[in-house]
Amino acid sequence: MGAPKQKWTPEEEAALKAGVLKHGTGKWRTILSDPQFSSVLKSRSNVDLKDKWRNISVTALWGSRKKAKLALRRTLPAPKQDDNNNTTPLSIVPLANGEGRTNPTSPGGSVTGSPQTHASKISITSLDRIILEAITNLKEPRGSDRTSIFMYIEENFKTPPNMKRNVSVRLKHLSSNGPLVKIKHKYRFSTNFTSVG
Amino acid sequence: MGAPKQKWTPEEEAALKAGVLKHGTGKWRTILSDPQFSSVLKSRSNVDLKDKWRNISVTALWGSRKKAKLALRRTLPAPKQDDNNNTTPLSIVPLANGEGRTNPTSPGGSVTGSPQTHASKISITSLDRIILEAITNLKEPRGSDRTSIFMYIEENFKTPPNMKRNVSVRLKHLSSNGPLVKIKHKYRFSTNFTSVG
DNA sequence: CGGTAGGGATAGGGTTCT
DNA sequence: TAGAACCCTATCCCTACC
Repeated sequence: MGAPKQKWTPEEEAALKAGVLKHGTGKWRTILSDPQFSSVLKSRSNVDLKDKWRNISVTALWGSRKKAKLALRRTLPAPKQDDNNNTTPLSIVPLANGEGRTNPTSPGGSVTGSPQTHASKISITSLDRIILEAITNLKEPRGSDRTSIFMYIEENFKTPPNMKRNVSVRLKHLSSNGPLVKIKHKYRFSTNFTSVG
Repeated sequence: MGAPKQKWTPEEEAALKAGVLKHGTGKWRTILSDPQFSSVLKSRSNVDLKDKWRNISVTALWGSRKKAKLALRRTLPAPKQDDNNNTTPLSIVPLANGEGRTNPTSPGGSVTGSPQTHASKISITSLDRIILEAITNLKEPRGSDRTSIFMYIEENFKTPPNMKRNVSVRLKHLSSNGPLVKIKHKYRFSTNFTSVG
């Protein structure tokens, strides 16, 4: 009985895009109140705008590097305060992501403070952590297969050429006596890995 | 985006509760300044405390039985066709739920054709199915522990008094050579079970 | 300005419908 | 299963009022 699903018209979508251009993302109530858009979007709520913008952004990314990109975004926001208790000496560095996500109102500004750029070899325990991060951030409901994990790491870190082999070795180890479990699919041949932490 | 959302940790929440016990509500700056809590809450503002306390108070009202209830709702849409090849003589019957959620479309109605209400012994294979249903419907991303499984079954079925023991026995069996896997947590003592279908 | 209460907005996870 | 639309609510922000 609720509304039978109100599909977005091209006009509405255009208005939303224009509104974001004018006021920025996250300003949905503002966009809605702007007389320039309010007539077109009068049957939409600020939450609707937010949801639709999310859909647009997601589908726009689906060129090739979909999930890894999305996942990357979630790994950055962490350090609110200094959080300088980062005791892990990573020798892999996160890639800079291409999105200009600066928020003028928030004084904190850029998120990561220390991107060390010298991509050397991956230390074993660091690689394990990265694998776990990949699986966590990919958030695939049935776990992730090797290819997805490779892709994630390639997208988000500088890696030595033998990364894949190293990852495979660590995957075997982590799932034989570590925090990962292998998932065999009934209808597929690939084996997925999922974290049980 | 400066800080896309800083979820409250259990430690922080505990500190807040202790602080309110000690200083009273509305004394947020005081709580923050108390050296007993300031370290745990160092990344929170007085307004954050106020907001979180409001949120805690609200959800405290709605708390406990939620999951089982929500899960129940999902178990109904299942019976598609009649599935009358149900060769197992169930002796457990679904509880009538308080919500008027009878599903008229499913002809079989109640699952068992022979609802002997004298909660007698649970047939082994039926109990297994119920356990799997519980885990499936609870949809807990890291699997469900015994308590959650017990609760689900108690909420949704009439059970004999020895249900918990039976369920524990079956859980052990299903995870040793069946479709379940045990998940040991790093930071908790309970063992969860998850389906590997 | 510093602090709190309350209303309202946003972000992100989840769910439903197709 | 995926994709789009919609829902839920913890967290965050803004303003009025001391």
